[in-house]
Order: sequence, then C-alpha cells, then structure tokens
Amino acid sequence: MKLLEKFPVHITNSLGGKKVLFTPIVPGYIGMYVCGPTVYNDVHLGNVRTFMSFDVIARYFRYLGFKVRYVRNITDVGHLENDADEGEDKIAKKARLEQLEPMEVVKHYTEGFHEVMRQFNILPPSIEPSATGHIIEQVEITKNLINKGLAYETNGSVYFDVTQYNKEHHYGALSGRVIEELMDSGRKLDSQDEKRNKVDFALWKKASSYHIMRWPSPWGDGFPGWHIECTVMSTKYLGETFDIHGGGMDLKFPHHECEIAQAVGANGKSPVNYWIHSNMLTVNGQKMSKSLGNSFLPRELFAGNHPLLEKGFGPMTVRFFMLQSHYSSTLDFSNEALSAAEKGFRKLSNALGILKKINHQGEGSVNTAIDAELLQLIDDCYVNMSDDFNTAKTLAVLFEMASRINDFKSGNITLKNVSSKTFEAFKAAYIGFMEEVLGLREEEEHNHELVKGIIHVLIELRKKARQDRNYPLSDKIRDDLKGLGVQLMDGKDGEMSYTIE
RNA sequence: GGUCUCGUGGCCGAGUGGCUAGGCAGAGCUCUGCAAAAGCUUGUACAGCGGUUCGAAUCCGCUCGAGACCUCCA
Repeated sequence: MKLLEKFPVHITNSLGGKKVLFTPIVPGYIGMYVCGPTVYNDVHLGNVRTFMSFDVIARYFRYLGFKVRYVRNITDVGHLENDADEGEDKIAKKARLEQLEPMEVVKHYTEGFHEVMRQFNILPPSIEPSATGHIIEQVEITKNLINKGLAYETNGSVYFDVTQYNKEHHYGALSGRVIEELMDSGRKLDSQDEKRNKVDFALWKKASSYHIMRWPSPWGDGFPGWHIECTVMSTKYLGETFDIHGGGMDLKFPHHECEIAQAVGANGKSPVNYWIHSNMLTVNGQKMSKSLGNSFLPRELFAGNHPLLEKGFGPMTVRFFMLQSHYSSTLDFSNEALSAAEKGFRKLSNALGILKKINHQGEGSVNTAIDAELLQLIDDCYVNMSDDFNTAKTLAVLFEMASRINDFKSGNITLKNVSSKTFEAFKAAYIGFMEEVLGLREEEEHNHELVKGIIHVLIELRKKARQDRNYPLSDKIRDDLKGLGVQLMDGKDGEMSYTIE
C-alpha cells in the first residue's frame, strides 16, 4: 500500500458534502456499488458519463493497488413510471408496447448497454446482478421491515413507513430533505389511498390481472419496488456496510435516500461510508434525459447522425471530452466542444504512440533538473487523481508530459541526459495513466486492411515523386488523401506518418 | 412554492484567500520544397453591486441569470 500512503485519496462525500480522507473498511480492499441502467431503452450519453466516471474511479483504485469489488446492477424490473397506484413497470410497459416478452426487452437492451460500455472502454464490473435474480431476497427484506414495524401491507402492496422510520432515524440526511416539507410540498399524485403518508414508498407492488411480470409473495402476486433491489444487491455482495456507493446526481433523492432508510431499517446500520454522485450531461444547458427527448445516442454520435452534430466523433474523443471536466460538475455537450476535444485528444494520442516506440539507449551525464521535472510530473498525476479523482487536472499534466515526449523525439531533450530509471518510470506513468487509469487508448481503426494497403502504396509513390522533385504530383497525392480524411505528415529522414479521421 | 447547485477569457473547462491550470480557436516566429505535425512567443477572465481582509475569481450579503431535485430519470 505504498502508493496509497504517498497519495492518500480524498473524496467529496455527498453525505455531509465535504471532501474527506478515504479510508477503506478493510485495508487494501474496496467495495463499491453503482446504480446501473434500467434496461428498457437505449442508453444515452448522459448514462455513459456516469458509468465512465465510476469506471475511472475503480480503475484508479486498482492502479493504486487496491483490490476492488465493483458491483453494478441491471434493473430489469420494478422501476415504476410513477409512485401512484397505477404505476406501471417500465420493462412491462415497453414489452406491452413492443409486443415482446419482458425478458426479450431486457436481453436486447442489456446487450446494447454492454456494447456501448465496450465501445467507450468502460470495464465490466466485478458482479452485475439483476433485480429479477434477487426476488427472494427482496421479499425477505420486505418481511423483515414489516416485522420491525417499518413497513405495512395494504391491499397486496407493501410500503415503507417513512414517518415511523424518521422517529428513530433521520430520513433526508443524504439529500437534505426535511420530512415535514416533503409532506406538504411537491406535486399531488393521483391516488395514494394505499399509502399512510405521501412520503412512503413501495417495497412490493401488487400485480394487477393484466400485469405480465409477477412473482408470488406472502402478499399475493406482485413485483418489487425500485429502491429495494439496490439495498438487497449491494449488501448481499458487499456487506451490510460497504465503502462506496455511486450513481447519478438525479438518484440522490428519492432513490438513494430510500436505500439508506431500507438498509438502516433492516440491518440497523448505515450501509455506505462514502456516497459519490456524478453530475449531469447537459445539452444547451439542459439535462440530457430520455423524458426531455434531448438524448444523444452513442450510435448517432459515432455516425454524426444528429441535427446538432456536424460530423461523427469517436468514442475515445468523447471519453477524453468527458474526462476534461470534473465528475461533480455539469458538462455541456456541443459540436464545438467535441471538435476541440478531438484535436486535443489527438495530441495526447500521438504522444502515446511516439513514447511507445522510444527506448532509453543508455545514460550519459544526467541532467538533474530535467530528471526532477519528469519525476514531478509523475507525482502530479497521482496527486491530482487522489484529489477527488480530478481527471481534468490530470489531463493537464498529461499534456505537459506529451510536450516532454515530443522533446524526446525532436531532440530538444537528449535521452542520455535522463536517467534510465526516470525515463522508464515516466514512460510507465504516461502509458499507465492514459490507458489504465483514464482508459484512453488510440481510437479504434475501423479501416480495412485493404485501405491501409492502398494508402501505403500511395505513400511510396509520393516518396518517389518527392525524390524526383515532382512536387505537383506529390502534393496532389497528399491533398487528395486529405480530402478523404487521411492526413500525411513528413518527418525527418523521409519518415512518414498519417492519421485517419 | 420548497431545497440545492452554478455563473471563469472567442469556445470548452480546472481552480477556493496571495503564486502560469489545460485544451481548442486567434496572432507572430522556428523547422519544412510547400504543408501537416512539433517547438517557441503572445493577447483576452473570473455575472453585477456592496462587505470582511494587508490582499478575493475564491469568504459573507444582496441583485440578476441559468440549471437540478421535490414525479420516472445516470
């Protein structure tokens, strides 16, 4: 745990709202739970941002040497359209609309979700449990809460008694809500006859005769409420109290507040030590969301097939773009910002390619000032990441490192003046922070081998033309290729490289 | 209506009491047959008003503006 001692991690804990030193329950191990997607629709880029934020957090902890158990669920039942009695499960609704079995809907969108995660280089969690796989546990905890007097059954449905809970505990600690205000504010819901108080929320819902997703329970056929699945799955795999719980800011209330109430009610202890909430992706200042209809889908982004986009952007460009802001800030999505990100990312990516080809050739007289600067840059990466996962500042350091890499290449810095130990550490750090921590790799070449072969033929022809000083021809080759999105770059000694848009 | 967050230069976006964020775009220069890439130099900023302080983008108050949550949402 040397790295952790040198660069102790500080996290802004949503519970309390302060930046605090992170201390795991068991030294060297971290249990982390993040609310996953409800698989009733395509994931959009706002969803992607959240999973990317926690991907980087898990990656960094692992880079520091922690063993991380990362649990991210799949919500495949129990997500109500609203909290009223007529609330319909999202999966069931989608299935009805599309004339599909609910599990067909779940399968389809789960696979789509995984594909998107793969495209953005978001690593899979250690465990990916689904709500339908934990019906028994959800029934058990509901029974437990009834026995403790914290839940009640009405007409085949079971509700959590928030007012009762609040007598001994504090409902609203995470979100800063005051129960009295919740009682008499907010919009009115249609039918709440079944609930004792409007703040109560469903643990189990009775399935109406036409409802297609249903399981037997002590209260008749029904299906679980939304909040209970996360309580069950997080504590089952991570323990009654675990280190980190993450999710989007919009889940803070009521979802995460309810999770706390359920866990405290059932187990008598606070479930989570550190709550982390990632902020929203906005479009023209407004939250990107399915209900607002301003979502960007990944495939629209890649193809540039969206009214607000002038062209397509690769997933790594988007990843870089998102990591340029802090996870806790809103980030505005626009064509212009993405174009800037594309060029910025190319710079880092080029440097990565260059660095991988450079090897230290034995030292001469070491310049201690340069050596010290390079070592400082490595430390800066750790310091910034340990400071509440500040990817924006870390990227600024990586840009500085990229400049040094170009210095190595151009000879502005002679490698002989750098100790081999420092160089190897620098190389490992740049590659490590780029690829392992931030998950930035070179944009996937979707080009055919044939295309690459043809480009190389043209490069050879152009080389010949240049040797013959036939510049009109060599320029035509270069310009025509540029028109197709292939940028040739002449290096020293006839060396040639190219980038493809 | 209640609770909360935010307002940084042409654009995006870090930063929380004094010390260059960074990227993109712009200007000049170097290198190059010309480009591109790379390097060097460079300008523009902290919504407004008032207060605390030796000193505030950073703390406090007010005003204006934007957004989020209070209903499903990452």
